[in-house]
Amino acid sequence: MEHRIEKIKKQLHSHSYKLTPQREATVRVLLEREDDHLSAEDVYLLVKEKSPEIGLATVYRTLELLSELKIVDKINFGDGVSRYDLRKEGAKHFHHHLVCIECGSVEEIENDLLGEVEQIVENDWGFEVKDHRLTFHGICRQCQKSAVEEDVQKATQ
Amino acid sequence: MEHRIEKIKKQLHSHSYKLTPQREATVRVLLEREDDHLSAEDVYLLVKEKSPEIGLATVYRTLELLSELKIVDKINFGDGVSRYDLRKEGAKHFHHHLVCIECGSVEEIENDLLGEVEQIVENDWGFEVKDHRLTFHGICRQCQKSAVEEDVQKATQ
DNA sequence: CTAGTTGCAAAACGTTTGCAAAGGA
DNA sequence: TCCTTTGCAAACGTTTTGCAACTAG
Repeated sequence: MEHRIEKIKKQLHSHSYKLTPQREATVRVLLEREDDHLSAEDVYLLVKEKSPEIGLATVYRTLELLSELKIVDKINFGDGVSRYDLRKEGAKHFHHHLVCIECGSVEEIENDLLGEVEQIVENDWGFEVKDHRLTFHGICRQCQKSAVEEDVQKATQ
Repeated sequence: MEHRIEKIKKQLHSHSYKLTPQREATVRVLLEREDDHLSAEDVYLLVKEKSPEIGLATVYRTLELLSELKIVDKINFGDGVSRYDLRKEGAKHFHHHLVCIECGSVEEIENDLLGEVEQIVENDWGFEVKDHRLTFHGICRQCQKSAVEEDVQKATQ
């Protein structure tokens, strides 16, 4: 935790940005909720719990900054809000997401599924791949189970 | 062209929607600019050229409707606007995009690159895949060439 | 000290909605 | 006829910006 804050501090300094208390508080929230996909508003509310003086604009500016420095990834699942996701240490590529169209849950996949596919794109289309976004839309394990249970219930009524 | 309009007319009718002149004009723009990735505003301005009375809200409502009927795909490259893309005939899966981070151009890929990857997701994560979005960010062929030319120019100065 | 940063409020942006009028089936 | 659809303008929710005050390095 602390060493990741230190590292981010250095990254900021190397671009002559400062690690202000507001920025640190924001980063801490992102670290604590690393597995979630928080919107700016979500982050704002969580930061506000511990640092009530912070403004929403500052959170937006901090997230934008972290995004530029590639410390966080800004993602968009098409629901009208941007979400922010701390990059895992040493992750050279963006991870993938499984978005459930029933319950809206988002699961992360870390595996590099696209190595081969990227090669095809580079070779066949002459496109120099720098990053990718892959999202699957479908039905999560939990909702599949619920659907089966509902069917059983219906059948035994 | 005409037969695709007819087909869309039937799809609308089968859900008891009408093919109004405004909707037809919108669809015609999408057909004419099939390879582009137009925003609602883009579509609006293009439709307005031939049907100046149309309102922006109508374009939004039409695009939303076509999206529900899966006649168009609504996509989001993370720049704050939704883009709308006519589905190719018989395309069962969403196509992929190559977005150039230099010039902003968007190229489409039709190949089904993800069959194997989808199998992995279904088997290893128990996630029932319904659709996917795959976007590569990188440098297009044209911009790679430009970069090389600039280097040559610099070297021979 | 001073360039970078903040909070606030207002503005901007893309998108949606309420409503009365218009128009297709 | 009836019910869908339209254009307009106002409302909406998210994000950005201008500015004077403040502060980390």
